[in-house]
Amino acid sequence: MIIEIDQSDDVPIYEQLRRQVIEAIANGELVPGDKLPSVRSLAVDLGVNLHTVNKAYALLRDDGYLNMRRGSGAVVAERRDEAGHGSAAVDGAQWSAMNNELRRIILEHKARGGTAESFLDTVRHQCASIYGLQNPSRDEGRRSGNDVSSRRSS
Amino acid sequence: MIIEIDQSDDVPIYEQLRRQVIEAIANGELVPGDKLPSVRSLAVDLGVNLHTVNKAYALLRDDGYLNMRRGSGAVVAERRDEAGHGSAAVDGAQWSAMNNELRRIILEHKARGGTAESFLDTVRHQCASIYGLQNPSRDEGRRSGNDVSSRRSS
Amino acid sequence: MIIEIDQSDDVPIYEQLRRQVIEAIANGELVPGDKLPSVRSLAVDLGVNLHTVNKAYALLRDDGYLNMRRGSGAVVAERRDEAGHGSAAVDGAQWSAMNNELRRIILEHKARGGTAESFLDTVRHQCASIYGLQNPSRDEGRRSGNDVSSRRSS
Amino acid sequence: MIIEIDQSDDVPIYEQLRRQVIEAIANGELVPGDKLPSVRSLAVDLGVNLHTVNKAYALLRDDGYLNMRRGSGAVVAERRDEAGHGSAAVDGAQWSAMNNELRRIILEHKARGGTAESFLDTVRHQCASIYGLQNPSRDEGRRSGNDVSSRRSS
DNA sequence: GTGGTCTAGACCACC
DNA sequence: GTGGTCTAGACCACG
Repeated sequence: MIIEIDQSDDVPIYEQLRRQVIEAIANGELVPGDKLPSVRSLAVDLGVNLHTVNKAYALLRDDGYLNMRRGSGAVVAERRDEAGHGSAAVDGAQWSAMNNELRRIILEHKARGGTAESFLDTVRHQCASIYGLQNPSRDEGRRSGNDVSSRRSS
Repeated sequence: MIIEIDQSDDVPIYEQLRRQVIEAIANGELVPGDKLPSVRSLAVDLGVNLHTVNKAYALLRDDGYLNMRRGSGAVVAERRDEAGHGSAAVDGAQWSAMNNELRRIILEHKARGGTAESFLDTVRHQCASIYGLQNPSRDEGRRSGNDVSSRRSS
Repeated sequence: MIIEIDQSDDVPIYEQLRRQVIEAIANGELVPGDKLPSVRSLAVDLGVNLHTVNKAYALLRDDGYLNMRRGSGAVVAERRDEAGHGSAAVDGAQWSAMNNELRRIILEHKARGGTAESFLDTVRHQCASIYGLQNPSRDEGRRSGNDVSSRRSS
Repeated sequence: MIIEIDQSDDVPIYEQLRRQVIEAIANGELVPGDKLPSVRSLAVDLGVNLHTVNKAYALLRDDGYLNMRRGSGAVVAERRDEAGHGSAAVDGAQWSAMNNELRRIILEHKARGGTAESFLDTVRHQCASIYGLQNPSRDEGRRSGNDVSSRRSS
């Protein structure tokens, strides 16, 4: 896994970090049980402050993506497929947020003269590129010691 | 047209304003040639700072939604359906931004365990609600003196 | 309103702050629309760091007690009595957390040999002391400029 | 008795352990004289650090729930129903702590708009579920060799 | 002037 | 060793 931070981007660093971890989970580069680098080591690797990484990890924990514990590090959480253990509220809030974002994007698309069909085409294309090809380069048996690399960008 | 500002929302006021103008254009409540209220009057009506309204208008102009001229106020721009008149770069940037947002949303959806089909269903539902019913209560011939009302929210 | 911080307490400062704001809201010392002191000024008054106050305010905002906006300060939020605007998930999580705490306390009470009736007596007594006497020293018409004092403790 | 540790919970492991022992005492699954598993064996069973179990046991001893003697392991203490044998200070501290927690919970409930009656209803419901049905599957005469099982949770 | 973000460096609780 | 909290001081976006 490669994490890349763009200091000049207007999206906050902690948010860039958060998104890339989510992307890695979506891609299957990170699977439940994988251990993430410690906040300190990742902060050093990325050349950012400890607190910035900490905030990203904390947000991911609040959204149910990570489990964090003082002594142990941060590990990718099991996927909570169905409800029943109290975190359904979190899912509901995330689903609602996604719908609002989606609605806004579609409205902007329509305001620019786009049709429903052209939007659906774009979505289908993106879904194909994201869901189409799984990550085959992963050893299914391995569960720890995942290689998380990093790169700094200007 | 009714503009409503939610002071408790964490999205900036200028962005709320911008989005609602775009939504009005998408819905057909605002059509090319319609005149928007002046920066001053809208700021007073909404109870927000003059600079805030100004920023929203400037962003809408930069994105090609409005034409602004000192003294003559802001006017809804003609829709630039296809390229050719120099603003292709703007459209390209907007299309790219939309695609990035879309990609991020889909990745988050997938990371939470959602399928491509469930995402497409959501998109279809949203498109139906947005594109399905046009705003029939509009006199297509009218070109000025559009009713832009406003409301403050707690 | 008087806020008092105990640096030697093992409960974090930001949590002490959070609880006292909640207490003030419960007591009616703070009503919706009241403006809280800015993070900077309160930090100076309490002799703690800016970020500590900021974290307390952010938690209160996440729980729906405060509305915060960059330019304006922190304001006590309207009470969201019924559902419908997306924050029902927050309420659900808070209700669930309260129930868990309550259950743990009752179990500990029972393990120490306490009866259900003795626990209920304690609860009734506390409710009477909290709900019994409202705060009559508040001018109902006033909506801003509330006096928030502070005190440091060893 | 089954002890289950949730590594994803944000409450410390030693505290989870402590609470579950208290719950077992409240339920009658553990009665005075029962012997708890040794620190070492329980640590191995749960897959946690030895110090963590040790801390939980020490806290339970400090609160008067357990008697510990080097070499003879931990034993559930007699219930000190009334005062008189020197540990009244401990009881007083625990009673005070419970009252503080209770007060804080009620204040938060009131700040969210809850009534005294709705809180009492919740308490009555919880008391009924905790005090209502005792654990009938226990041989009252048995005093040793209690079955304390354990389970790890993801 | 407000809150939001980032940095730098410290101490503590947990494991 | 880990994450959690606190301090001190800086810059920026928002209003």
